[in-house]
Amino acid sequence: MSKQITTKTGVSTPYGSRMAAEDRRLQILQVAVSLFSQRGFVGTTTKEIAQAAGVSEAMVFRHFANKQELYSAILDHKACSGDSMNPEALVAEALQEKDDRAVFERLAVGALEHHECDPEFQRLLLHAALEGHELAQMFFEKFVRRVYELLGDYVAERQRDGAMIAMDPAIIVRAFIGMIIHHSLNNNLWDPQRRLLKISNQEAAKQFSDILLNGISSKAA
Amino acid sequence: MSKQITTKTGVSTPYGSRMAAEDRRLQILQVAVSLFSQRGFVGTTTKEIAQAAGVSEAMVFRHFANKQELYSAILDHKACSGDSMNPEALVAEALQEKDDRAVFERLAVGALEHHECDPEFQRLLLHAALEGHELAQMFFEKFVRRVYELLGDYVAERQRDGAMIAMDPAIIVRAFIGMIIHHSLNNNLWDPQRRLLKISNQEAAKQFSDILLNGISSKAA
DNA sequence: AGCAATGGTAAGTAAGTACTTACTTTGCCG
DNA sequence: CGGCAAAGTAAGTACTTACTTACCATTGCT
Repeated sequence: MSKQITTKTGVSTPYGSRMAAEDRRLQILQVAVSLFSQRGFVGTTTKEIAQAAGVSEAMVFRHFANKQELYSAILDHKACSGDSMNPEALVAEALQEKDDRAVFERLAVGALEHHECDPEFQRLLLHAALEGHELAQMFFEKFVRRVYELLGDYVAERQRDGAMIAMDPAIIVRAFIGMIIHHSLNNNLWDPQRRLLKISNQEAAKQFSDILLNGISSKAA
Repeated sequence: MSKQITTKTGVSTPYGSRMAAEDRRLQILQVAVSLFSQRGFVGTTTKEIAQAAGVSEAMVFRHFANKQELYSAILDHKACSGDSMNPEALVAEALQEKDDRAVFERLAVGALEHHECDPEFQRLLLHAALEGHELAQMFFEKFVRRVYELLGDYVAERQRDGAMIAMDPAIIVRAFIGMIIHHSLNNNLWDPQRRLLKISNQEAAKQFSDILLNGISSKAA
């Protein structure tokens, strides 16, 4: 007769009834992600987290030794879990076919889409960076750097091919990443109503790639 | 014999002695700017501000009704005072001479230089935006929008001249601003050691302008 | 049924927090 | 000099914060 839904690492909440420790932990984590991304680390209280999760504050501290550990758990859960995009896989094919347009456009669409589906992540990361949290540094080291190398190496190769003009690849990469990240940042931080620019991710990716590729192609044509 | 330095709205601190109300107010403001930009609004305590200013906490509340008002005072002091850059004046000449390169490059150098000299401002603004403070919105409305219009109008004009390819000017502007802002953000938030890219402001401005102008020029040549 | 293990809580605590009050010091001016 | 307004403070107040403790209640197992 028990209306338990038995969700060991499952999805739905048993609604009011008890949860397996694992599930509860995950739920608190998810709730905290949302709150931290909205208000930052110092701006979010453990009481708020507990309330949003529908448990007492003591539960938060049963699952996480302290607030800092909860924060860290969030950041590396976000950074390491599968929902983080994988740039290599995204453009692997285009890379070896030397399809410049595909390389840049796919990367752009991937990033824009990812930021749109998970705007919390960008906010979380910004908060972490501003607060000087080591995990921001880690993300930069493990992800951003990788993208710079991936794209930079490709650009260098295409320069040797004579397909792109001579220019420090890092500058080209920065220019491109800049367009994309800044566009995302506009979309979900400064201008969520899209008053300055309303455009689909596909379209944005295409146009930005147009500008960049046109800007760096050695116009042999 | 009094070692007073009499700085009514002057510069140097009387060092230990008393200050005119005006001076003290300004000093508290400046100290608070630095702290807020480092730790954000919630992350900074009024006690810290008072200590950093070398006065008791009560003095902070004599000059500012509450913490929120202090924050607002800072933001519009920063936004409205002369140290904020004036894009129109910067490029007025280049605009009417239709010197594309000068327009973009000067704007870029101006922004990069400004961010380098006053990195606090960018941090402050980011904090404000993340915390949803209305002053971030105000800055966006009063400054960012203006730049978009200024540059957008110019681009549209040059498109009519047949000098630039047909493309929504807003996208072009976003692409360019994106390169610059993102570069600044890298320089003083993500990668202050410049591990990914080490380049002077002049050089960066030149290269970014190169990419953009080359990317959008209707290559009649 | 009994019972330990586990999920959960109510009610703390000590150290902050923004903000106040009641008071002292300082410099200036007639 | 004397008086007095402005600059400054010490010591609060009422409340919030992260984190604990000591205690229930439900479950699954034998």
